[in-house]
Amino acid sequence: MSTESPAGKASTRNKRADAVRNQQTLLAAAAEVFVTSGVDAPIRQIAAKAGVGMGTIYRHFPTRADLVTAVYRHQIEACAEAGPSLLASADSPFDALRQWIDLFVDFLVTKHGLADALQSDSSRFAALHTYFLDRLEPVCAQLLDAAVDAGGIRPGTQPYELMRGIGNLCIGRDSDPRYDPR
Amino acid sequence: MSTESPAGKASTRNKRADAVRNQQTLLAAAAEVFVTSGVDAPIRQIAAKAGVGMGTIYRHFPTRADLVTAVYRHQIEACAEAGPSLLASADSPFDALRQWIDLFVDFLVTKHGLADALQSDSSRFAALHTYFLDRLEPVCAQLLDAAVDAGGIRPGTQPYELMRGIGNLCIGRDSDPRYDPR
DNA sequence: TTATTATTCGGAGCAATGTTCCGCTTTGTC
DNA sequence: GACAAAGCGGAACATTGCTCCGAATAATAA
Repeated sequence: MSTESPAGKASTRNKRADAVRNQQTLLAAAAEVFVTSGVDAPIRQIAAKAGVGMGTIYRHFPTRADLVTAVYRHQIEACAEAGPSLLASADSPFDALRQWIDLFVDFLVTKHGLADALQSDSSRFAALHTYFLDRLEPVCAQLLDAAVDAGGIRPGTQPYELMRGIGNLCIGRDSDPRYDPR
Repeated sequence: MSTESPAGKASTRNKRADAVRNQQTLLAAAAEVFVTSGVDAPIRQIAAKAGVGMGTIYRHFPTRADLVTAVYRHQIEACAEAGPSLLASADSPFDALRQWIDLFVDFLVTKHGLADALQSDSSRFAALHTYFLDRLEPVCAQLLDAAVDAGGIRPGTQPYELMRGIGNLCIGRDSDPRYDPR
């Protein structure tokens, strides 16, 4: 409500430039380490990967749950933003949908260990899951509609159904499902 | 099959006297620490409580799961052996049953944290649960029959049903249920 | 009983990890 | 450029799991 800059993302308000940069670096590094060493990976390892000190991690993410949560949201966000982007860059809407599903699958694979990490905070996990659905469902719908309009896929498929189906396919299988929709 | 002493519990075969003594001491100490500090309590703490060195713990129980499992079995055993004992010492079979249920409830309360500790070894947990039922059901039945014969309780109550009922009552309630069967 | 041998005990020591703290650096502002 | 505030780095400390081996103790033989 003041005269200060009203813009900026909600999660990065009035931070110093290096702080914002480090936060992004940390999210990327943590995501990488999580997939290789699990969500219980030592803080030092994440700090080393990101090339920052440990104090920096603790300043940005006081608890491990904070970090895990942030990484998760970050992944969701990246996946969501990739939707329109792919639609603009891909050869066809159908191709965009396929590429997006690839991203989505990658994301789901890393999602598994997450439940364990948040077992002591089921409310937060639930909140995260609803965010996951709310954020990604419209994106999926947009891609789906475009693919239907372009005639690359038969109409009638519901976005939630599709996401749910892909999710189920990823249970037990972590090979590369070159998903062929129908 | 040899000429050596054929007796002795299956779990304590040909051990040195001090080893057996320490094992018992450890089970008691661990049980106590588990209820106050949870099953993730530091090994040092248990060792200190038992008045032994850490090497002693690791020799008897190489992994934490081994210790937790042993404590659990020990509790079951104590509860099972208390059945006939109470039947002989209590004023009436009904009283014996009531006292036994008190013990049983105490045991159930501590049982909760156990599932967490064995989450990485569900097969062992399952085995333990069947042992739990197999060992305690006959004891409960004996007490129940005696109480029925003495007229303190109406017949028809099944031991498994009773145990199950008590178990359910203990979910969410840890006050003292002075259980009044019907 | 005493000597001998096999077990068991104790806990120092090492490695891994979580967490804090404070001097130094970078950034934003005037 | 000078200054203050914000942020950074990582040394340092605390906790814990686990190993290892000389000392102590129990079982056995003489």
